[in-house]
Amino acid sequence: MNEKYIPSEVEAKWQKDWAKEKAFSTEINRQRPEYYVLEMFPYPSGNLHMGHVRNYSIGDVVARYKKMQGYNVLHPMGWDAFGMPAENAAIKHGINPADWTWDNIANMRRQQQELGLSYDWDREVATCHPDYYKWTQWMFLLFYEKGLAYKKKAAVNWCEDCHTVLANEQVVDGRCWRCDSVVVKKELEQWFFRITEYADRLLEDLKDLKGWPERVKTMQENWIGRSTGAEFSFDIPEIAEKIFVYTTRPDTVFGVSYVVLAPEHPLVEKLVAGRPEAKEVRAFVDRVKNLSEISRTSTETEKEGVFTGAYAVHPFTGEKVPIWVTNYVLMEYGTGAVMGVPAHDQRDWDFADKYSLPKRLVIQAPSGDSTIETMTAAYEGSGQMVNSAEFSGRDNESGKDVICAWLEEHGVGKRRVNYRLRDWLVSRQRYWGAPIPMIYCDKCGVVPVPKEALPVMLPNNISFDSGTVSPLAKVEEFVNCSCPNCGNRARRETDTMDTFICSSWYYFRYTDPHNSTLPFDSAKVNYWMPVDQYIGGVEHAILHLLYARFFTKVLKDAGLMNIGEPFKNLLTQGMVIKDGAKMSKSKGNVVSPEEIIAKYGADTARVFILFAAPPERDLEWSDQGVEGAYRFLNRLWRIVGHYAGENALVADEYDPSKLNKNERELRRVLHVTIRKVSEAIGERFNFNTAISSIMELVNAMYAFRELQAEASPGLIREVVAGLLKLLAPFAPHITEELWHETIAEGSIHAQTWPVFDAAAVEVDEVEIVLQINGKVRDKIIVPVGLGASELESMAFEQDKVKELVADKKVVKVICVPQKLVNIVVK
RNA sequence: GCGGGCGUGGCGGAAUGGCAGACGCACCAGACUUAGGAUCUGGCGUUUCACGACGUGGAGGUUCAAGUCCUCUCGCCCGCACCA
Repeated sequence: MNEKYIPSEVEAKWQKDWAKEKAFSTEINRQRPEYYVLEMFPYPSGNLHMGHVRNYSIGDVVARYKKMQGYNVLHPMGWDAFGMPAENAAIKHGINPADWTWDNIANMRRQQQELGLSYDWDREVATCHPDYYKWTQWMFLLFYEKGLAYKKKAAVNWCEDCHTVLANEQVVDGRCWRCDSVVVKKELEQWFFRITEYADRLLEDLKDLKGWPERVKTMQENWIGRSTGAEFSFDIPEIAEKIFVYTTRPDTVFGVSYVVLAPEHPLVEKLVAGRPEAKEVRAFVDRVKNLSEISRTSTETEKEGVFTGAYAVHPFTGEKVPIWVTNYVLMEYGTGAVMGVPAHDQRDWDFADKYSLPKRLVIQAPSGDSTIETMTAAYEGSGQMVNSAEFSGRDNESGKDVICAWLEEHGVGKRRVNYRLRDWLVSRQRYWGAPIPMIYCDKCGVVPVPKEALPVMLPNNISFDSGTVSPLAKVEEFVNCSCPNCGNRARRETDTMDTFICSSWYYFRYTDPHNSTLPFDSAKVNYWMPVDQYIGGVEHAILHLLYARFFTKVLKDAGLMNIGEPFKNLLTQGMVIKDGAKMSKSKGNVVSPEEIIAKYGADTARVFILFAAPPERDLEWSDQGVEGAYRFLNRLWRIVGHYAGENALVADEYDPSKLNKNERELRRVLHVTIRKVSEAIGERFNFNTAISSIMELVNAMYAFRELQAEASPGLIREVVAGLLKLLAPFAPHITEELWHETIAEGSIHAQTWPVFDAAAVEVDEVEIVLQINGKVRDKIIVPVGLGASELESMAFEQDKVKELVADKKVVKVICVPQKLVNIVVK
């Protein structure tokens, strides 16, 4: 074999071979347990970055390891290929978005192949391909049939830069998640998916996701934001209307001193019409409405309001309470109106202070001596109800229930569950997406495109300008169509779908990527799904991961398969950092994977990235660390090369019990390593410690070679074969090459994982730590398996121990066999 | 404010309650060499000539024994945040 390790030669050779042999193609096989490992598919921006390399390296180790363990492994890759950047490239450089996207895919696929990733390329999907988006459209129609897709006019998030609306999940701190520009509210008619209908199940089933990180589940829980309480009404006799309020604290209802409405509340105008307060209220409402989402919802913004001049009737007491309009009530949550209870809600307390509204104590804290006069803040805890008519004296927790019962009995209100989660706004005023398959007919209204007419193809002859309407609206051949119902002239919907829809079901398509009659065959999905291990960045904790869960539940309810949750185990990998910051063009700290591969090879890149940190943690890029990984592979190459072509590697049977001491030690290290690596990969995904123990094995081989030039026949073969197999998932090319050079003809990646031999790791002597008062004072080597009493007496025979114990009184002796003796003296 | 995570050598990071710092990087020394930024061998927490003492953000506690368990506290990171 070649004396020098030349990664480029080795890697190209085996990549070609794997592709030719279709080494990683997968079919259903009921003889073996199935395992589905999936990395979040990328947006084809054109080039892989280190975050991708990390993501795919992690997945590839899992895939290759599981395969060697005997699993039937599905490990696919594809492209989240619709989206804005393609369109921006078109606008900026006049390139066709489809061409731009397909070129990028070709380049990134090449880069992935150069990383030696074990994908089943026959299953590749691209969401922008008509064979794929046909089924995305089919999904839309399914949602429509089930009443889960609907159109409504609402105040929606509008991104001025992207010229499109956004779902709530895509607005981060009042800014667009993609371009970071400030989002404004616009009244528009848009398509929504009724995700709120699934809110409870999305929340409930989180409990079963034992393999998900706690923080992702918490984030979803917060996002769904379930709260329980009551909704009830205050009469406004003057205008014969009711104000409905929502509260989680019905037990504080006797503390109400005012009612507040959101500025957008439909009753505001009705209430103030013709009153002297009208002018001031209208001015206030206008001012608040014009504020940006950020300043509007910031907790720092001072609570402000105006009195409408109108009063409502308290349903319990019959008292008149003033109606105010304020900036701290949101129209989108609950009913857009709130009862003000200053004594027991800090926001109301602040508001009451500012406008000198009365405060009434209705929950007495356990200390029992609070009065409004002595309180300096609202009391939001629990306690005893006071000043609450017949409810006084009750503890407030049971009071909630009793108040609700009263409301229901008197027909004033009812118990209600509320969610922070809103319906998913799915239409986008953009070109490069899956067209929404709907038609507008003057006679028939909104008509879905018949499924047999799918896909609704994206036209290619598109012109871009920075207008405000959807680009598709300007393509007459696209817009004009005939109504599927009556045949008259009709217009197509010109919005496209949020790309998160495309990515909400791709993992199903992988199980049956070429199906031309259905999005997937349910038997195939049921065989492969759920994904056993999903790997990706935590930035999708709510977005993609929530939508995907929603989709899965809808498809299950539609009877398309029987999977309730898509991703059994989720690994959220950390970011790749350099000089303390995330790699980014603007920071100028980007290291290109292609350069690293060209210089050191893919195996080095993979080993470095997996060795430098555990997968969940952020990874600090280090050029010297890469050198270290490269050095390790060279060291491996040399030590294996040293034995290649020698008798050491002949496939002789041998008797491990005949080995000498050095040889037994080498064999012991091998088996300890097998155990450690198996545990580190299989149980904890601690790839960094797995690699470190493989390094120790290589070090042990060097140490052995120093001790003796020749080895018993068969031993080196066992060690080399084991070593290569253990490293194969991490560094697939170099191990494949060395395997062929030294062990056998077939691919190492089709081998079975090495088996740990318990007998091999047995030792006959063990070091015992001798402690006095918990401090290490001596160490002794003793035969393995000594009992506590023997150990204890041996400990006391040591000179050092005698000396230190001599004039003291032994209080206690703790013996941990195989480990230590601790003598407690006074 | 609420929720989650993290604090260990010069650095990345290891440690089922049982010898803190595995492995790697950097650094130092030796060997080999015309040469070495290659390779091999060894050293490498702080302090002390040494015995030893000290050491896992800080302060307490439990324990024969604590990086690990408990209480409090400081710092950093992430998520959510006027959600009634």
